[in-house]
Amino acid sequence: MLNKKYRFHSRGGVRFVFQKGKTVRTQKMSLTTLDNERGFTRVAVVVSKKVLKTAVGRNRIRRRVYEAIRQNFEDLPEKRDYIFTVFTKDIADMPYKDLEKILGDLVAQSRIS
RNA sequence: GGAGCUCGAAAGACAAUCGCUUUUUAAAGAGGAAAGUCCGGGCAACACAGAGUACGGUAGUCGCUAACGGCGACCGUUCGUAAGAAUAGGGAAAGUACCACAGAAACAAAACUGCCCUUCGGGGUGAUGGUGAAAAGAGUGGGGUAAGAGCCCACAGCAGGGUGUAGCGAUACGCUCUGGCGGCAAACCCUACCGGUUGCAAGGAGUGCUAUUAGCCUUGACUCGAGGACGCACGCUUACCGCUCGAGCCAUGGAGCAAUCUAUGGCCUAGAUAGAUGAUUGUCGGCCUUUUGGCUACAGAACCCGGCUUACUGAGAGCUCGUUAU
RNA sequence: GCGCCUGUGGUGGAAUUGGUAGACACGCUACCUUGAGGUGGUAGUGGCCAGAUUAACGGCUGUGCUAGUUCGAGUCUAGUCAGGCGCA
Repeated sequence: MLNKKYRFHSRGGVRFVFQKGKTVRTQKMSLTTLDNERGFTRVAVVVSKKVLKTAVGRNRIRRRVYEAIRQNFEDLPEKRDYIFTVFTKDIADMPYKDLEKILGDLVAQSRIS
């Protein structure tokens, strides 16, 4: 689990990023990014109730994604806000390497665009 | 060996690496349902809450409990061969409403039809009518009569009054009198009992203004009573307190059929705030499969408890009824 | 966390105090009309029994699901499932 300092979640903040930020997407997840003025990277993960009904399953997805981000935290460009939105419940059961690959691709795409 | 009923422990284990939250820096860190939010309380604010009406809820008895619509024991009823299971189970003799279609008639007593008598005017009868969920709403048999009928008799059903025995009681088993007898109260209603409102998004903490008049408020019905700076504006509103020691947990003993209560000793056992309690790998368990291998339930605390209900894996224990063999 | 509402054929949407469920509209199917299609007209249309069949008659079932009350439940009661809404 990522340190609390590097997560963000407030209603206004998430909305601000969604409105102003740039989005790249794949079939399973999307990534919205925006530069911030805080001097460090912040990350949020969004899992809708429509993806998976049980709180246990959503928690598992959220934790796996946060863990994958933590493992590769150094790869993220600095001073930006990131929101990862999950679309499918496959994330809960897919191999860890595949999850890392999806996230890597997303970050690479957002860097290009 | 088969079919079934009841109870029910536990909720995979260990290791390595990398992390998260609280923090006394050394520890601790999701559940039996944390869920649904269906009830009940604590706690908080307004009178630690008052009176009456309205409105709502509950409904066998006795107990348990902080309280309950919960639980336990017992009684009645229904289902089951049984073990057992279910049970909104007060009142229809206070009143009102309703009972479609069919049927002569549907709630109150007669008309129609039938039967009997007849002086042909009428009178007697209410057991004929086959419809319906329900029809003299007292059944069966006999007597009786012009024809018939609880009109009379015997046996029997329910209800009400009185009464005896057993039981704290619901009730059970009797005796006696009455001759009262459709259903429906999960229709209105009556009776008894219970219920103030809002909820941790409660509430507390800051600054300024108004001042015992008026006004407003005491919340979401109305009236009364009693009282209050309660009022208004700004600020706070991702921060702090509330926030976890509690009707707490464990062990042993005692009381009780039990729910439960109690004595002694020990223990401190999540407190996050978009939300920590995790991720990955390996080994061993359990189940399935010829093997490779696959599967390993339901499900995530958000102020805290007591229940109920629903979801779901299930070691094991006790019991019942058939079958076969001895 | 607290409070509230709604579930009826393929779709929208009716059903007065409990009494034959599916009015009405759309859609769909078949036939007629057309060279062909559209439009228009006529008839039918919840599901199952139902298979090789125009399928009648008939039976069973059916108002999200499971029970209960009642002679009788879409309607009343309880539980449950699903969907939706409000309060910052």
